[in-house]
Amino acid sequence: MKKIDILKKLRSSGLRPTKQRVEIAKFLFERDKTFHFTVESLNKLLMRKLSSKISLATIYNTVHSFKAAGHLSEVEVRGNKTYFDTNVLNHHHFYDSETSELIDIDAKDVVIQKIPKAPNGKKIKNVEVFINLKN
Amino acid sequence: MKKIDILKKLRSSGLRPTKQRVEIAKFLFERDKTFHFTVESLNKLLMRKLSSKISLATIYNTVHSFKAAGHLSEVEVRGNKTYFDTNVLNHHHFYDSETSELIDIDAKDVVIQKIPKAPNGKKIKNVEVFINLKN
DNA sequence: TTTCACTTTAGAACAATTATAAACTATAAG
DNA sequence: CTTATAGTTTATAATTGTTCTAAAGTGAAA
Repeated sequence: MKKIDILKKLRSSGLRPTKQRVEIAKFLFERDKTFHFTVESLNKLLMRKLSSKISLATIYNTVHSFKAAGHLSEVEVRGNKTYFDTNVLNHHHFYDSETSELIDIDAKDVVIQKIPKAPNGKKIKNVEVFINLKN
Repeated sequence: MKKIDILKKLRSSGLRPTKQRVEIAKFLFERDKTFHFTVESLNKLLMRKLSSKISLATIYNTVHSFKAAGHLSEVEVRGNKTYFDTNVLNHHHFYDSETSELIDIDAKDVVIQKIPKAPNGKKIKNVEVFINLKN
């Protein structure tokens, strides 16, 4: 993803392309594969990569803004940390608790044959399949 | 579940049936339907119900002991709080984000036709299906 | 009974996240 | 260009959920 596209992506979702947002967006979206992270891990990676420091509060703000704009999704993982995913398409996950690593599963690789109907007055928003791994 | 069964349940899993553990176990397991809770919610409910106060640290200790003994399971819910479930059989969940409420889905009510195989050297421990609800 | 490992407890410590309020900046209007 | 201003960043405080600590208490075996 080129810089011009990063700027477009930000502007089209009502986010001013500030220096910090552009740097974070470049880091997150200029990739071939999807990227899973926590704010803590992202912070460490950015500190290593960038010369100028971005405040932790800004990383929180930015990640939340990107999520609100639909550029990031939040992953269902039990535990105290919040995981984010640059893959915003409907998909599923393997979770390796040994390494705390998430692996994407393409939506087409999971086929569900039977599912209960939603309780009274509610609708199904989405279905997430979570496959826990062991060695 | 009778008091004698509570005592048996605790003793058989190597947990001394202390006053606090018996009270918490009675509160959790003397029910017809499964019960979902966070430590915070359990604490509030116990404060309301019991005359003698149980320390928050003890509630954490006890819930973790019960989980280790297989009397409680931890539910996959994104967010900062940890949810527990008195249903320890393999099953799935609806999650209503409006009310933060979990609803059990019987394992037999979800049939998965196709699933990817585990990555190199790993095995599948279990599969959790999580159905997010909306209004 | 006595003993002792296990348990409870209050409070401190910790980790992740959110709130605050002052300084800064992108950009629209003049 | 300037300027004005609403949006943004920042350091730090505050909050929340959870775990740790160490002292006091207690179940149960001998």
